[in-house]
Amino acid sequence: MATERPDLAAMLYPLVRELIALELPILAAHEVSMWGYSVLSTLDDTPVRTQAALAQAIGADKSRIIGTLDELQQAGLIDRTPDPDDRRVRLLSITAQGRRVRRAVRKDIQAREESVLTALSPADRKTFIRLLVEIRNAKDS
Amino acid sequence: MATERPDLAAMLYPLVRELIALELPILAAHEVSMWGYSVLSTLDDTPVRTQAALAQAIGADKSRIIGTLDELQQAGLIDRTPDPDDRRVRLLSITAQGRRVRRAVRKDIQAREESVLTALSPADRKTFIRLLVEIRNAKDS
DNA sequence: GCACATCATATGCGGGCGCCTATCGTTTCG
DNA sequence: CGAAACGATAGGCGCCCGCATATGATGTGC
Repeated sequence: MATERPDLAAMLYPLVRELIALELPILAAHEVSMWGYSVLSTLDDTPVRTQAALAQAIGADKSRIIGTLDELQQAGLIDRTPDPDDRRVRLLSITAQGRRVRRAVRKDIQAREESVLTALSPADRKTFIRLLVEIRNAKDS
Repeated sequence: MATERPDLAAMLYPLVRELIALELPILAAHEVSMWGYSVLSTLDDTPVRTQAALAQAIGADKSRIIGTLDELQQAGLIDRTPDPDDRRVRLLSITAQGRRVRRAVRKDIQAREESVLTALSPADRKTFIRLLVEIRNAKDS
């Protein structure tokens, strides 16, 4: 029988809350919303063709993503150009400036986020992150 | 320099989403809300004196917790008795039936939740959970 | 060619949550 | 005693989200 332990969600949820609270001021300082940052990260890492695909990738509703894209485009962080092959589609791409912003935000976030893992030894911290990356990479397939 | 990796939140958040989606039908089957289950778990593990303290413990707003407590009390899962020493306070405690429900729900949840960790080997899965427990226990202090 | 699917976009609805305020009973402290 | 603090409760406000739906432009298959 498994030893008694809290549910995974009961342990992960407070962690996520803490991380979000940590990120909000950083995002605000860079004048990007959480969704905006999420979009920039996705576009920077993996090219996405349609907006619907992007919405699904970041777990957002396709009707709610439009405002975010408008803001990002207005700020010059992404481009939305009509696809010559399928003129219904707007091809999404991150601009050089968008990339810069994304990297700057990520740098700030990652500089602080390990503070939620202070309970772990440096070695355990590395292990924890490695396992998380493994889980995430497996989902992509 | 640290190797490039996604933010912790970007990896943890989808995991939490997946877990919540997994839990919802289970909670519904046992006729408990997510907040209700959270309350039962907290009361079962660590005695909490005031409702405000409980709200803080589960990260809920104190004005939103009352309805949840009403439901739990009505269902006979918790007791709310006035504290003889301080008649402003309602002492909260889980009932025997509440304990049964909590355990049943937890059993069902834990039976399914490791499915989100299928990317990990059994050994890595154990390690991951162990590290999570360590993080959580450190927060209690 | 025409019906149907697809994509981006816009809008409205309902629910839940955080936050803030008010009230009432009670306790504590000066 | 009187003022301030505290706990439980209640209600309202504004925000954001998921969901459903509409529409207009376009593409695809029969």
